[in-house]
Amino acid sequence: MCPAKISESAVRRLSLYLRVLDAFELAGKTTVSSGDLAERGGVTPAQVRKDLSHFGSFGKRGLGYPVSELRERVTEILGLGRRWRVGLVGAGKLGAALFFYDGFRGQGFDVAAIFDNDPDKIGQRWGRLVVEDIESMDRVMRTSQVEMGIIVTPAVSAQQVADRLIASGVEAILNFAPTRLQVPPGITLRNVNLEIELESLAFALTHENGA
Amino acid sequence: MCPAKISESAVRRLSLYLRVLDAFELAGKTTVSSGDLAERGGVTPAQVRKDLSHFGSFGKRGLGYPVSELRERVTEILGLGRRWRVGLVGAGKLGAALFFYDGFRGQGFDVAAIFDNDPDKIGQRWGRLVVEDIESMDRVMRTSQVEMGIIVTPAVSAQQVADRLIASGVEAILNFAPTRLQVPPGITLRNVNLEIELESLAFALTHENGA
DNA sequence: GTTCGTTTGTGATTGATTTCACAAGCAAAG
DNA sequence: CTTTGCTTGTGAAATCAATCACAAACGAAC
Repeated sequence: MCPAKISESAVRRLSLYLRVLDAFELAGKTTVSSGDLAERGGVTPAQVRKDLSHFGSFGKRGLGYPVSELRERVTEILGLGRRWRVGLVGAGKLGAALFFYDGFRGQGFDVAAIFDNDPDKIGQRWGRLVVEDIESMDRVMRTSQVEMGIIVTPAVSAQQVADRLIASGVEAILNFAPTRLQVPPGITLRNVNLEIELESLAFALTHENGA
Repeated sequence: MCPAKISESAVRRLSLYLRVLDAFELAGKTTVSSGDLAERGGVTPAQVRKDLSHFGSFGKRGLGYPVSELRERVTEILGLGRRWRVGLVGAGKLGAALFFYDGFRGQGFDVAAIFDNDPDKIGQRWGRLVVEDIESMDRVMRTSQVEMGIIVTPAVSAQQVADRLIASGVEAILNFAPTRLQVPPGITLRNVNLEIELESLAFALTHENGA
């Protein structure tokens, strides 16, 4: 049902299936086969079945999976059956882009606090929030009951910010700063490094045809 | 030396080593061991040696790797020994954040064109560039000799944009739209899906302590 | 109730990636 | 010149992930 270890990539595929299920439900389908899910998700049917089987047995042999029920189950598995409160550190352009992006709210993530250390930015009103001084992070994070942090600061400040987030009780961090953060065991860290993505494209273009 | 297939993750680690090497060079070190690189990169020494050995033999036994020379070689391997011209599609907040982010230029990536389909945005001056109509993509891309595309549009337009980019001669695409793009063989595609990252954090928080 | 076409769930297999472990090589010291 | 202390480069082993292949199960048709 819920085994010891699910691979990072399997979890990401679950997110993918959830989107495909949304589309199928919108299209009015009531059941889907692993083949349907696989085709739309760009994976193999066996992979879909294996991924789902880690968490239970949701399908009917000969029929497939009930769309609506599977969607609910995957939502639950991913921990999206509730809303999450997110703290955003860094009120720059990327921070603004993330803050005003509707996709997060749609998936159950609410930005509950924004921080910066620039006096020009502190006090600015962003939607229904005010940019807070990074110095008051601990207090604000606890009163806002923030559970996740997003780091959108320059690389030099990132480690310090991460330390403060963790001190404030945050256990999951999404880091956009192009630097490798050290976090203690038990803290979940995901990195999004745009430079690395571009560099991987450059590598592919450079090596694609025996060049 | 340069084998048939290097894994995606190995390439990403090379990017990482490059950053660590930058730091070491800045700190004035002339040689590093695989252990040094591993520690700062958060991997194992054996992994470092294996990754590098795919491309040649850069170290001296008993000594380690010459920082400056290895940095040059890795730069070359990743295809960063030249500048790359990038086209940005989507002049929204995320597009702006990427455009004004200095890290890309620093690594050799120049945004050479920006596109949007919103009449209010078309014609806006961004730095030294003007936002172009997406309709004129083919012409602009070719005259600007753009080699990579970054998609920062809503999900619904993303596939259409990708098709146009490919028709304009682009062979590598970095997609930020939360949708799975279909591209023909020979086109390199990387996806950055912020919703999936947050969902993977939600999963981790939900399942960490047998919850 | 039996047969038929379909699709799941899963042990077995294959494949990929990471780690191990050690011979080979280098510099410095004696 | 030999020994000593490190560190690389790499085949072998181990771990991890993806795919295969097939028995079991279901609904529909008759």
